[in-house]
Order: sequence, then structure tokens, then C-alpha cells
Amino acid sequence: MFIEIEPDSTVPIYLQLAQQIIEGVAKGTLKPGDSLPSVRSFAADLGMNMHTVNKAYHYLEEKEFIQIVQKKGVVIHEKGVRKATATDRQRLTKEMRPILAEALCLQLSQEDIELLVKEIILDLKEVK
Amino acid sequence: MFIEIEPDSTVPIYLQLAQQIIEGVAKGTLKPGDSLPSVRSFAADLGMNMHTVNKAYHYLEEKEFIQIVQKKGVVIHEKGVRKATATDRQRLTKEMRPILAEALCLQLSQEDIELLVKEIILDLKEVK
DNA sequence: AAAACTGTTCTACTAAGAATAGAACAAAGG
DNA sequence: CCTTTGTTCTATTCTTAGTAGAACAGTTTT
Repeated sequence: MFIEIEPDSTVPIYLQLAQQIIEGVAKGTLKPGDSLPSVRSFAADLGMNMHTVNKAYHYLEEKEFIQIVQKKGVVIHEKGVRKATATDRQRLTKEMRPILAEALCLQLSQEDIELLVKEIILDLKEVK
Repeated sequence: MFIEIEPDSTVPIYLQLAQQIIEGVAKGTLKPGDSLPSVRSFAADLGMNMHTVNKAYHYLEEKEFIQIVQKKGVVIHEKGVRKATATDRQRLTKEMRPILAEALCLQLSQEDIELLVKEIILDLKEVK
């Protein structure tokens, strides 16, 4: 896993970490059953606190992306991540909405935005 | 302007307000030159603090969506909002990315996601 | 001219979140 | 037996969000 943290970002460190793990799952770099580093070793590698990694893990567990096995370790959810529910779609829509509104204000056309989305998805799919 | 604030949201109140004003501009409900309520009256209407509205206004001013004329009032940017720069596109991409990554993890196909985006844009365009 | 209204600035306080730190625990593994 | 695992606890520091009240200097209205 190649993790790059921006310390001065407004996005909390634990969230940046969690999001990049999610990206790993999306790309297929992280496959179902793969194990993640322990909170201590990961924290040491990334130069952050053990509790920060722990927070990221629990964030991912709540989203059902990973499984935390008591006293053993952390594993990408076996059998793959669950399929999106109606609630998931609703949440994703809500998160996307203000960004798209801003894009429209900045005079991006519907085609421009759709192209932008396609590029992002393409980039998320290609394994580097 | 119809503003709906969710007090228990993780999204700060001032941001919710700013985002809904941006939506108004995207929809065309708010047109270039239109004036917004004073910080005091708007705060009273919405049941929030004057300084919170002020913060939202300055957030929008920094984004160049509105103009704050000293001691006079707040107006939607005349001649419309500026066109997106390369930096804008980069920022929008960065904001969109983690959401799309999550969507892919939840086994939404590229087509599903594009449809979702189209629906949001359609909703943002229709004047209610 | 007086009054009301405008955004601005200042101090002040509370609450919550983020991040770090260190210590200790119980269970699993080698 | 010893190391490693995630967990839990207390503690501290820093930042942000939100509210509050007061005062200021212009603008607009009456």
C-alpha cells in the first residue's frame, strides 16, 4: 500500500488514510481477504499515532469495508464488499450534490462534468 | 431562498448555508446581481447567529460567487460566476474522487454512477 | 438631520473534534 | 515464554464551530 498523507489538508489524517485504503479496494490493489498492517506498525510506517490508524480502521469497519478480528488483525472484507443499498445511494448522492452544484456554477457543462467523472473512474480502475 | 439546515449534520452550519446558496445559483433561482439578505436578518430568519451567516458569506466571497459591498450589502456576482480554471477542475476532481472510489467498492458500475450523476445534475437544473 | 441598517471588528466563552502520548490489559501466535 | 494483536483508559494540546454582545463607520431611508 502506497499511502500519501497531506498534513496540512483540511481533511483529517485518519480520513485520508481510510479513503486511500478504499481506493486500494476500488482499484483491486487490495483484494478480499488481504490483511492490513497492525495499528502499531502502520502508524510507525506512516509516521503517525497508533490511535489515528485505529480510528481509520474503525471508520472502515463501520462502513463494512474491513473486518477487525479481535486480537488477530485487520482484513479486507472477505467475499468482497457488500452491494450498495438504497441508503448508500442516497448518501453518495448527498455527498456528490454540492460538488456538482459548484461545477455547474463554474460554467462546466453537463458533458464536461460527465467527462470529468469518467476520467476519475478510469484512473481509479487502472492498477498502478 | 428556501434554506434547510440540518443541525445534527457533520457538515458545519455555515457550510450548509453556503452550499445551498451555491445550489440556488446553479439552478438559476439566484441570478447575477440578485441581492442576499443582510447578515442580521438572514440569521434571524434561519435561527442562527449573525457571525455564522457572515462566515458563509466570506466563504462564498473567497470562491468569487458573491460580492460583498462594504456597508451596503451582499450581491450575487454580476456578469455571472467566473469560468472554471484548471485549478478549479483539479480541486473538484480531488473532492469527487473518494466518493467515486466508495461507489465502485459498493459494486456500482460505471454506468450506475454516471446515471447517478446525471440525475443529480438534472435535479440541480430544474427550478422548483 | 435623525434613525435605521449595513458589513466589520473585537473580545469572550463553550463545545466538540483531531491528534498525540503513555500505560495497561487479555488473547492469539510462534 | 515472549511477542504481537486490538482494546481501553486517562491526559493534554490544538483547532474549528458556534454563540454572544458590543462598538464602529459608513449607507440608506425617513
